[in-house]
Amino acid sequence: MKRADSDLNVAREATSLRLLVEKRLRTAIGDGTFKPGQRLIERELCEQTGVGRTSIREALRQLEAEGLVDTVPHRGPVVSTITADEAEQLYELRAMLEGFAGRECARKRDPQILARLRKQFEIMGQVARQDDRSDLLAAKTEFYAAMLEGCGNVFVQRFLNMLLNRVTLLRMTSMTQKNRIDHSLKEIETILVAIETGDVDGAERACVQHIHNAAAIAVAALRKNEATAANESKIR
Amino acid sequence: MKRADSDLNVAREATSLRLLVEKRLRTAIGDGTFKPGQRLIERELCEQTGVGRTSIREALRQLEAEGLVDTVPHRGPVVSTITADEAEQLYELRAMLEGFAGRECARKRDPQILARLRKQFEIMGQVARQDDRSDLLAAKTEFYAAMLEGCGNVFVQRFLNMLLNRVTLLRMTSMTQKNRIDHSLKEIETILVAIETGDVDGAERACVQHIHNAAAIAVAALRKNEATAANESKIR
DNA sequence: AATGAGCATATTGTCAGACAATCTGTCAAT
DNA sequence: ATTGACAGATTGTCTGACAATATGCTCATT
Repeated sequence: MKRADSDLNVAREATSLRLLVEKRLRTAIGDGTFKPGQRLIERELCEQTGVGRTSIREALRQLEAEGLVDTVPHRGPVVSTITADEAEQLYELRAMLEGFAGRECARKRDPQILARLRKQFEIMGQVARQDDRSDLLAAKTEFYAAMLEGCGNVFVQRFLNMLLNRVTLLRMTSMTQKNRIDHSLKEIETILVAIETGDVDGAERACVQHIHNAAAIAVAALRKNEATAANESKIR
Repeated sequence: MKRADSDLNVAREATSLRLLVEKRLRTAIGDGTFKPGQRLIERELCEQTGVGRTSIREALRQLEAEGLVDTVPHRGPVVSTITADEAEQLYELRAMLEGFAGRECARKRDPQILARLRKQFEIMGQVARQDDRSDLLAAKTEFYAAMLEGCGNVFVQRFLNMLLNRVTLLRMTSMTQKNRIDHSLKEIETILVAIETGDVDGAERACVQHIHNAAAIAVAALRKNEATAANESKIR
């Protein structure tokens, strides 16, 4: 990631069909159009998107590498599922990486980043009471994005993005609980303040704590699901 | 990762052409057959491997997702290069992840893992004096692999593998320096002992330290390279 | 000599069609 | 209920084709 002195970057709008397909599929998986465990059949995707198998398949390879789909040989790709154990591991890693990001943001205190963080935080406060939580989610996403950029480590950035993509597979969780929103906002405020005041340890701790809390809820919900699913399969 | 009670697993030898190609390309990049910055031309790859464009392209997409190649639109893939800054970031993340792996190994102390670690360490001691360093490298790789498995977090495992793949792009470094080998062995011993004695903090610290040392050398070498390269381009 | 226009070539991006290999479910036979 | 065979569905892979784009070269112009 090089940066020209004066920012007249023409960021190479790398637009190719397969990238569009990739993005399209990613969001389709993210927003639940394709549910975890669902098979993705090439021919159907071709029809739905109107592009050839080549592009579809290449896009799928990319998603596969990111762990968003699992490809079973001679059976094709299915949207990844995630077990409670894996989710626990995912959050564990995410806590570590996001802790790092928070720490680095607090250390660098890049004014641009600080401004973005605060702006998104304020938006969150404004839209928290809405029934429709999509605005809140968007603001939160933006908040994280700013923090990622602020950490200045492209690898952390990339990996965290991959993790976040997979977290969206567990959408039902964290935010569904009503008063969790208030808690969540408080935690985010703690993060923000720590970053703004340059409290590196505090920022890291706050991030880790925030993820841990989210993880606890998500994992518990997953475990419950798995338990009932196991029972049902017993009955059958 | 499910495990049958008695191990008669037929671990689905998922062998498809594109996976073979993928592996082949990965090692070709790793062992320097394809040098950083080199273009990879589809048709040439087809001829060299004897497979069709389809499989080649899909394999390339996978490598692209792993960051081993950069694909420039309408120009095709080139073997990734890495700047000194990026290398620094890479090592920073690697230190964090490997520190975590070390800590977890020390906490769990799975006998199987411990045995593997020690075995590889002893092999290292035996082959350290050879001129040909490939045996040493192999043992080291195995040591890391064992540590990764031991950490019990599939995501950490996966990400670290990706990072390690990219580190091999910087092969010239760390090990080239003669007495660095001795230092390195000592550091690894420190790691091993800490893990064996269950000293979680010590294990983490030792891992981080080990990577930091390797990083220092690698990054310095890279910076030097970049400086001379910059000069040469000035002359020209 | 340096600049710029325009053309030729190389290579990727994408498609369609084809066929073998493999998986899955069904149905008959035991 | 278990087994075995068959048929249909889907992937894995190849081939050939063509448009879109990037790069390098030639040549005229200044």
